[in-house]
Amino acid sequence: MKQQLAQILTDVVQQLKDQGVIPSDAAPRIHVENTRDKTHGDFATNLAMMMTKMAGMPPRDLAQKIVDLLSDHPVIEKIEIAGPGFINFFVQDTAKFDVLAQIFEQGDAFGRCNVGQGKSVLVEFVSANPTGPLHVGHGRGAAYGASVANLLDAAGFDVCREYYVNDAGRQMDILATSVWLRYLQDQGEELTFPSNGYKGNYILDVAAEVRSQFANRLHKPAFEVFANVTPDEGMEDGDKEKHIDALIERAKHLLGSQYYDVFQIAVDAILGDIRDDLEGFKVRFDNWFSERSLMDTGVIDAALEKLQKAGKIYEQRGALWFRSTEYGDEKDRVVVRENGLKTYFASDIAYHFNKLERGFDLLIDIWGSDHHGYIPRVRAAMQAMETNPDALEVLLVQFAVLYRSGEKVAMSTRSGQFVTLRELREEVGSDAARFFYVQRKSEQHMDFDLDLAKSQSNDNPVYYIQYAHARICRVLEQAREKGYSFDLQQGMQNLELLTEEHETYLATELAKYPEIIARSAVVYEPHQIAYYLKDLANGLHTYYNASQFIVDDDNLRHARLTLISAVRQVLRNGLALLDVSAPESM
RNA sequence: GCGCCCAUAGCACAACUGGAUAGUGCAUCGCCCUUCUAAGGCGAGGGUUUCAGGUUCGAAUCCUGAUGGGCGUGCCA
Repeated sequence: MKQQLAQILTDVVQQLKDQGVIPSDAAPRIHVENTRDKTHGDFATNLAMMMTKMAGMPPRDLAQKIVDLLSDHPVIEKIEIAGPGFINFFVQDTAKFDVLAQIFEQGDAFGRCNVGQGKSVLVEFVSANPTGPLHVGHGRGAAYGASVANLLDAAGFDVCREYYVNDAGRQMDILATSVWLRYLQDQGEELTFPSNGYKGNYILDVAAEVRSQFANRLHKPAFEVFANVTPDEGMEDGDKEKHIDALIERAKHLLGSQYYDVFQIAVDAILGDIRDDLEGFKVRFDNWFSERSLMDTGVIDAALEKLQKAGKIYEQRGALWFRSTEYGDEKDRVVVRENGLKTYFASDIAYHFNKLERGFDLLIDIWGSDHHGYIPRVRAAMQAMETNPDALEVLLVQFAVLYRSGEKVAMSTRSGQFVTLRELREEVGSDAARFFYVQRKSEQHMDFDLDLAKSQSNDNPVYYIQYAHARICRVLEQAREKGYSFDLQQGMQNLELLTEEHETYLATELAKYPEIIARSAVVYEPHQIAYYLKDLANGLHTYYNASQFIVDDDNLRHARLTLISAVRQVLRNGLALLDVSAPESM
């Protein structure tokens, strides 16, 4: 309907050009909007106001000219000019129910569209270091990324969901060493755990796994481990960074190749836990991309070589630098350190290089907003590799600030003090958590009140929507139990009996669903789905309270049950985009 | 210091991306269960959209500045 109006208006603009009312090279944007206020009709356009300058004519006069050019349309009841120059369209009530046929025909596919035109897009999200369990901060990125991916899929993009596994680098060495030290403590060694090591209880579990595989074969005396090690923070001449690095060196030296066994056990255990966790959160990935595989297959060297050939790499103070300032970054960035080790950034250049090689049309990176300073250098690398920098879209997610009993909860991965995603899921449920996260615009700061989320559900709007779905299921079930017939075909033939305000409201609302998907997909805003579903559920609840659905009048009953069946389908489709379940009873 | 993001009712958030009288949920107050689930509905109060300018037919939305908050500013990841 909306598109039809847009088409009609496009024709009118052409006629205005022909008549010389507006210049022939004018290209006004045709915009048809859903009205907020029913007295303004069903659709409105601001076309006259947009063109007032190019036509040199007051908007209302121009609006009149446009209306005069509009030919009769079968489903348009009337057209009005209102306010400063809006043109309001009133659609015949019966036409508003046309969407129902489409809903039943398309079923679960209703709402899908093709604005993506099959373009391939890689959505990379979560990508948390496998150094510990996911916490509630990661949860927001996971919920947002998964919903964005679902949305893009529904909008006709060919989506690949990917998790970048940082299974290389110093943090992982710190992890492996932390595990080994805990193992040694378990073996009865007295030692002071490094202040910079990972202290969470999950490390003890991994250490236990090491023991079950190696018994006491990795046992070394503590005095040997700590021999000649730079003192830890708090001691004389102490330095926590040097201390942990020295311990890593000792671990590698004393364990030899078995160090990598410990390392692997740690990565497998923690990554396995993360996978389980995400699975329980209904967040699924098509690909888990290993950072180490970039090294093993020489992609990093290839990418650096490419930059080198382009003259974008230079040497200074023993390190290799990338000229990111040539592309607007604040300063040039080191890719190979003085000690010969490649930086994380080098891996990331290679990773994005690899993503491009795989032939995606669009790359979406979803990062925590604390990484925003990183965007210019990655974008710079993309440009230096002579690719279209617009192929990269970085979406930032603000961290959720946790509150418990009105107090801000301090969190730090290293200290092991954090609320895990798993804990959150177990306490509030996956459905509520997913919905709660995605309700807010991603770049908005978000206060996550744990007491509220954990408290029994009244404030969790997800129940409100699920309840609407369950209610419909229950009504249909009741009709059966009470021996009332319900036939969709007959319902479709009697839709003209649906004349109540609540009924036309619901039909109008249902018709909006496809465009909500299209719009929210292109701007990566799944919260629009959440708000839409709340509105739709509200419409249903209101209707439920106002009207009896299971009535003796056969035709009316068929029609009403048909309408709520359509509502049920759309609720189900929308909830599926958010990976929230649509229960049949509650 | 410099850079990026943010600021909307007491609280948490929307506002179709520049449109008409800025909405929704909590919370507060008043109604509605002998009825298909009250995990629901209806109604009321609550606003100088942080402040000051600017752009235009029209601004919560765009521009400039101020204020307040978050983050970043490593040869860490």
